[in-house]
Amino acid sequence: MVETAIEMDKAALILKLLGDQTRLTMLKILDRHACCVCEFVEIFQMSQPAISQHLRKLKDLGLVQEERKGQWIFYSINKYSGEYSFLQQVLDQLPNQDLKIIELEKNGTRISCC
Amino acid sequence: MVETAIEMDKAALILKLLGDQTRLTMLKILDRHACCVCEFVEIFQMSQPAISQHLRKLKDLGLVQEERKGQWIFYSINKYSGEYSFLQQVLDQLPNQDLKIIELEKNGTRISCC
DNA sequence: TTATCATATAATGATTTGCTTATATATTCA
DNA sequence: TGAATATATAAGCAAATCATTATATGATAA
Repeated sequence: MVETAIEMDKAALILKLLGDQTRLTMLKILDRHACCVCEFVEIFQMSQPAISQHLRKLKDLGLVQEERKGQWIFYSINKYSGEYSFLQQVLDQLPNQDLKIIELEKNGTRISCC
Repeated sequence: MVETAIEMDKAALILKLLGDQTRLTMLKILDRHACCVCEFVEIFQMSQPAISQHLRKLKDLGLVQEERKGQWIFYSINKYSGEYSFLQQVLDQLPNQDLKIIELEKNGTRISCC
């Protein structure tokens, strides 16, 4: 089956979410590493509700998914989203953000789940 | 020379502009056809100042350029923008909008400049 | 020159956005 | 069970956004 192009309205909704530096960086990080809320709080030095609200928007559009592991909820890219390849084409053009994860590991604030 | 990745903050600024259905459609149209303001007014059924303001934002980021031809000002994609390839990767994923130009031609509202 | 057409800019207002603080819910651990 | 930790949700507010109407600017044509 041929992959159908994304609709303009759906594309605009997604791009609007990507048009925020916090969410854009979140997605670039999630593209390679599942993360929980408290890690993003550390990375962005932003309040926990602010982080949760950003993730909620990404989840509402189906771009990310969540999985609870104990007391933490890990977010990751939803590879089964109908717009995954659209998203991926954008993220692929952005600079790698692994350094932010490496810094968490140095700080000892990286949550390594079982 | 290796093409450097776009910076996150610049990417976010561009994506924010793309995250509006009017501007996103404008850019997809401009990707194949230079257009003037009055054509967009017809296409989007929106006031002339609203169209001008959208184009201003696109021009401020260097995504489009303008060229006066007589009383009209034609806008087109700025292929010499440093972010042209970034923009192009997004636009390439969107459905073709040529129908909007074809409808202008049917209406007789397409401006064919000399 | 004056009227007309195309466009830009300014001022305004309703809506949306992105944070904050306060509070609720869910899990873990002593 | 009760305290601590992680997260979500609600309410509120300042700033940004996107349209509108009014007006200014610039080009063309009578």
